[in-house]
Parts: sequence; structure tokens; C-alpha cells
Amino acid sequence: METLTIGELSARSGVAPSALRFYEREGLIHASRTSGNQRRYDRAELRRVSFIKISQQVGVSLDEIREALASLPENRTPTRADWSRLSASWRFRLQERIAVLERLRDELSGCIGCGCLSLQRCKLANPGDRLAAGGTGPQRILNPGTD
Amino acid sequence: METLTIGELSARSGVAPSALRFYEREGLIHASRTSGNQRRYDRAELRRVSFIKISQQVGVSLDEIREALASLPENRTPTRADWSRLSASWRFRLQERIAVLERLRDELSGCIGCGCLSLQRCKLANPGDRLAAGGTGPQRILNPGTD
DNA sequence: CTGCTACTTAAAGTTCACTTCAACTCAAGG
DNA sequence: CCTTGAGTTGAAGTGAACTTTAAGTAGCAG
Repeated sequence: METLTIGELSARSGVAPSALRFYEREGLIHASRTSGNQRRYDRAELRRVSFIKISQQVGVSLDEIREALASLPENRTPTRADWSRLSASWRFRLQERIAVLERLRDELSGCIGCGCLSLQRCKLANPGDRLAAGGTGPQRILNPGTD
Repeated sequence: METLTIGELSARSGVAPSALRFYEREGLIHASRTSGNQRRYDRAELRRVSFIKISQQVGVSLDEIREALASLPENRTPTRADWSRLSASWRFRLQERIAVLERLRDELSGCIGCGCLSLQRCKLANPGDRLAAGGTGPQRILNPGTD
């Protein structure tokens, strides 16, 4: 068993086949084909899927994940060092997200005391008007990426 | 100036008029009408909008925000104590979200060292398969609410 | 060869939180 | 009275990240 079918990759990664096909359309993962046009995944794809899952937990969009994956070498299977570099690139993002939430928590604690929630007085209600400035479409939670 | 027009409420809250109309359709805020059918907001609505904004930062969905707002007394203007109670109810949510991200950060640090990202070995890739079990539609980031 | 499960596609649907649009009315200043 | 900016509606559109559906094909066990 050198390669995996889509069902096998799905089972091992916990990602639905429909999502794997979607990722392929979006250029996030790749597959070769059998003579009968069925996908066969190299075992190395497991790590790509793994990276996608982790990145999503960090709050990174598929667009950005695609960019990150595009920075991997194309001529060889990525090494541990390659994956380490990518993982490290999200650390700062994660740290910032945590910091934002901690600030919110602390300010919320203060506001629980005063019960104000006043837009005039309370810092909480206007953290730089990020949500208001976000433009069209639904805002990603806490605008990861613009933070 | 006892009441606010939608433009005024928008300016003071930083929430677009279209969003305020949307919130009204969704039963999150209320407005009376002039003889010419224009909305007039009681000043107390400012606090509701403020609460909505803060709740969204905590990662709460509009559905749940509506539920929370529904628990406010209907026969009188909510007091500071009322708002304090609601704010406090999100504290736990926020704390859990922070904890999840901190776990992720620590595990990611470990994985940066080993560069593994292996679905078999690495805890990161399978934190309870939450994303996979989420059902239809896009998953809210880190599934706040199911955590 | 039969039957079965797993696979294939394109296109349309889903959820959330809104925004945009078109066509219209209201309110207030000059 | 006229103009102008702010307000009204319902319906349709947006973006992200997928899922669902329908109609058909592949691969393998018996």
C-alpha cells in the first residue's frame, strides 16, 4: 500500500472526502490518478492535510494556507525542517489571537464589575472599530489576519 | 433628543445601518416608529448593540446572543446588574477559548521542534476531531459553543 | 459475470452575518 | 415649494468553507 484512496486519506485524516476534493480544486493538495480516473494520494499528502487542519485551528484562512503550502519545495518531499518552518510561521498569529482574547477577558471582567457596557465609557465596545471597518461579507471571528 | 435615528445609532455604535435593520429583523434589537414609518431608538438600545458587539468578539453567534438578550426583563429597562449578569455568562466561554488556543500554542511549539505534524503521532492534528464532527456548513473558528 | 462498495463529475445548496440594490418616501433647510 | 440627505422595503448578492445531489464509472470479491 504505497498510496491511499480518497476514502483511506479521509479515514486517516478525519477530513471528509468532499473536503479533500474541495482542497484539490483549491490547489491545497494533490493526487495522481489511476487508469480509471480515481485519485491516489502519496503518503506525504497526509502531512499536508494535517497542516491544513492545524492551520485552521490557528485561525488561518484557506487562502493563506495555500500560500504557505506554495512555499514548500516542489522538487522533493518536504522534510521535517520544512514543516517546522511553516508551523513556526503561525506561532506569532496564534500568540496575537490569544493576546486579543486575554485583553477582552480582562476588560470584560472589569465591565462585569461596573455593568456599564457603555459605548462612551467602556473600552470593550470599541476596540479600534475593527468589525465596523471590515468591509463586505461576514467578518471572520476577531478578524484573524488583519490583527 | 430623547431617541436616536438609525443614522445616529449607527454613528454612536459603529454598526452599519444595514446591520441594525438586520438585527431588528432577527429580533435582537427593537425600535419604535415615527408617523412617517422611520425608526426611532430608545437610548437603552445603545447598550443592547454594545452587548452584541462584545458578544461577537467573545465568539458567540447571533442566535445565542438573541437567547441571552431574551433573558433580560421585558417590563423595565435593564439595569447594570442585568448587563453584568449577561457579561458574566460569557466569561467562561472566553476562558475556554483562550485555553484551547493556549494548548494549541504549546503543542505547536513542541511540534515546531520535532517537525512531525504526523496524524498518527501528533496530538495537534486530532484534538477530538471537532472540526470533522461539526456537520454541515462552514465551521465557526474553533467551534465556539461546542467547546 | 454479478453484485457491491467506493469512486467520479458538475452544479447547486448551506450557514452565518451581513451588504447591496432599486425604487421609493420622509424631514428639514432655504 | 423645492431640493437634498436620510430613511424605507423586499429581494438578491457576498464570501468562506464546505456538503449534497444526481447520474454515472471503477475495482474487487465471490
